[in-house]
Amino acid sequence: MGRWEPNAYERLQEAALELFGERGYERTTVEEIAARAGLTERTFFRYFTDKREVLFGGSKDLAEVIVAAIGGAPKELGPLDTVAVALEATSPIFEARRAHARKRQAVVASHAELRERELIKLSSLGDAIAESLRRRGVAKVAASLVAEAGIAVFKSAFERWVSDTKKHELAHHVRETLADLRVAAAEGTAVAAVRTAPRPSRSARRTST
Amino acid sequence: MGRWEPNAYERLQEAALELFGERGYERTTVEEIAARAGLTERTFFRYFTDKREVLFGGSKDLAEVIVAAIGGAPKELGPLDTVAVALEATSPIFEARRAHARKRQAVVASHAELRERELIKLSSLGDAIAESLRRRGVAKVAASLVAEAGIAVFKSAFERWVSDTKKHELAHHVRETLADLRVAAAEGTAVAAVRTAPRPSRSARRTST
DNA sequence: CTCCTGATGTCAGAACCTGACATCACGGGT
DNA sequence: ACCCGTGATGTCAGGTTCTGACATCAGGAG
Repeated sequence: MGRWEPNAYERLQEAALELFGERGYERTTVEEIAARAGLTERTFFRYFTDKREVLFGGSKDLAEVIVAAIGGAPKELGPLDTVAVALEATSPIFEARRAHARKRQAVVASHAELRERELIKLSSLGDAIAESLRRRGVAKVAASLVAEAGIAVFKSAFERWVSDTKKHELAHHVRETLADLRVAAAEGTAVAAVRTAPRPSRSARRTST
Repeated sequence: MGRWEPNAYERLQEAALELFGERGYERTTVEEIAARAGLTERTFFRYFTDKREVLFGGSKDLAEVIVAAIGGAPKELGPLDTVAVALEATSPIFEARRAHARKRQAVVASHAELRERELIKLSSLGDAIAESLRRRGVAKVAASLVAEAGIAVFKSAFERWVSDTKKHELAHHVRETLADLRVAAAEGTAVAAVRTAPRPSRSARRTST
């Protein structure tokens, strides 16, 4: 038996989520979170740079799983399908914690400060995806674009999953959302064929890879 | 002559930008900003909810201009072109303040806290765009998608404009970026034709408007 | 002339976050 | 068995952000 209770990090995360649920994000202090975890405010800030960050510990794992899945995806897939497959690969991470994810989502949605943090996490996830695609030979502009589209799909799919009473897996919603996106894109007017388009910029005319 | 110097709001914005440039965002306190503007810390917080917010006063105008432009765009345009035209309509706002915009951009880019704020502003701008598109009869899913694409275009175009030594207008870069996007999309693999796609979700199969 | 209004100031205090230093069980080396 | 280094935690002091409550006072309305 160690000198201290183990898993301080997880205890803090749990205590925080509980308290945010009970009293709301604003009305719970870091000191209270630490106390419920049997620790000190100072220790909280050793594990998390921020009060907000305690809700975003998982985003690193998420990015890793997605990047790995992109790297291991079959070469025949187009970029968007590659990203979709990678997003589906995160399904197991969430499937075990549906209730937890729902609570977390409610808290994040309820406070602008937390939505900001979520957005920047998704943004850097997008950067990571774009980078992975480029490593597979996708041109820079296309990689960024597809990555952004992938993020959009993920956001939407995740929302559907969280509020899905039928308990479909996240992967299911990713596929559905992607299909929706393709319908919207194929409706012709959305991402239209080159119509009155001016010449693309020089950077886009460079050969890819 | 009034009791106080006029334009407290603008004075605060200017003082903040100057100081952020001189010492960096973190190392300038709100008290210093207020002092340079000839005011008090307390007064600063009457004008801005946040230390960050002092750099984002313009985002409301921006959204208004874009929404208005979408409302007034020719009906023949497809949704993406509509958004592009609306983005171009913001050109005059920025053209007068190229130097100012560059300074601001550098400060925002230098600090994660500020990038977070920028992202949430762009996100709500995206919501406003999607809403405007829906009012023109664009289906919900398509509207969101096109809005996100529009935001992506705007971000990229703005970066190009800020670092453009040739002094092309923002509108020019919007057109170029959009063309790049279309090239990427048309490369076939990016937003591919309906291939192995599963059936779209019920919501997407609903009739639009 | 008086009174009200609204922009600003003053003050106190809570909460967030950081640096510096102290504590002390545990485990390894001798 | 003893000593010592290490690492997780605690304690303390202090700066900064942000808010509520109340005070001030020029200028305009009546």
